Amino acid sequence: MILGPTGVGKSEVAVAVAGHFGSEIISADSRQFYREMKIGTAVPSDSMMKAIQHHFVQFKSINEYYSASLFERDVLELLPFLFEKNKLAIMAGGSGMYIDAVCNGIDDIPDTEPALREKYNARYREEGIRSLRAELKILDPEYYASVDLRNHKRIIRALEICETTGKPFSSFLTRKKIKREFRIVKIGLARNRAELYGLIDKRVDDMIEKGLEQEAKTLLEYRSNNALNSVGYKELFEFFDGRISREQAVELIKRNSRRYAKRQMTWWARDMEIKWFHPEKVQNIIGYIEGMVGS
RNA sequence: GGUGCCAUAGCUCAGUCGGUAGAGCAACGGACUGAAAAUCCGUGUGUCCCUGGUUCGAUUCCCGGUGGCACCA
Repeated sequence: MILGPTGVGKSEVAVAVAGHFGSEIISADSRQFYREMKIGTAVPSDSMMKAIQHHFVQFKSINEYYSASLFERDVLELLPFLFEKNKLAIMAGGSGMYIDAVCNGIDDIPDTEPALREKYNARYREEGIRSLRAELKILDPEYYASVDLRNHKRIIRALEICETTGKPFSSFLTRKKIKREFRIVKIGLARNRAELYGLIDKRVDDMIEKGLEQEAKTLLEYRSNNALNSVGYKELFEFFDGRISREQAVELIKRNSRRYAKRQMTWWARDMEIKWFHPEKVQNIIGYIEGMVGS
C-alpha cells in the first residue's frame, strides 16, 4: 500500500516499485475511477499505464454509483488473480476511507434506495438540520450521542439506514478490524509542506495548460453529479457561472488542493502502521518492502 | 535635493484620546464506517521599521535615522 497526499508523487513511486517487483497496480483514488475526469484527477500518464498494468483507473462513468464498500468487494475479488501472477500487488492512492475499507474492512450494512437520500436531502434543505437531528435522537440515540450533530451528511446517512432496516444505524457498526488473508505493508509518502504546496500549485498550472477548462466545460451539464463535486471542477463551474474570474478559479483550485492535502495527512497521522518516506527515496522503499515480505 | 504622506499578522488594512493590538483573505490544528477530492468542527500565528527622548508606562507623543509612495525641483 502506497499512500500520501495529493501531488506528492504517488503514481511515479508506484510505477517504479511495481516495475521492480513485476507487480500490477491497484489505484485507490476515488476520482480517478471516473473515465470522464482525466485531466483534473491527474491520472497516470499513458506511458506509465502502458508500462504497468493499472486497475480501477478510469473504469466507471460519473453516472455510476460507487462506494468504499463496493471498492472493498472489487479489490478483494481481484487480488487472488494478482497473487497468482506475483507475490506482491501494489495499491496506490490517496482516498483514506477507500484504503481503510480494503485494509481493515468496512462493516456490512444493507444498501439503501437512492430516492431515500433525495428525500432526506430535500428535508434538510427545507427544514434544516434540527429536524433531522430530532429524528435521529429517536431512531438511534446511541449514534446521536457520538455523531457530529452539525454534519448533515453523517446524520442523513444514519437516518437512511434506520429507515431501510428498521434498526439503529449504530447497531451495524462493529469498529472491528478485519484480519486479511494477505500481508499489508503501508508506505506513506511525505514532503515538507512548502515543497508539497509548490508541487500542487505547479500541477494545477499544468492541468490548466492541458485543457482542464475544456474538460470541465464538457462536464458542466453533469455538475449536480457527486463525482463532480471535486477540486478542479467545482471551481471552474463557478467561473462558467460568471461568479468568479478565471484567475480566481485557478487560485481556488490551488487552495482547495492544499486543504485537501492537509485533510489527507490528518487522516493518516494516527496510523502507526505507516512507514514514511520521501518520494525520491525509491530504493529505500523497495528495500523496506523486501525486508517486510522477506524476499 | 525640497515638501508631504506612509511603515502594525504571510497579504490588504483597521486601531490604541499613552496601559504591549484586531478584521478579511491566506495559514494552522482536528474529526471521519457505502457522497470521502465529500462533509463538519476548532485556532490569531505579531521585535506594532530602528535609535534616542518625554513618561510610572511608548506600537501610540517628540527628535533623528532607514525604507516606500506622491508631488515639486
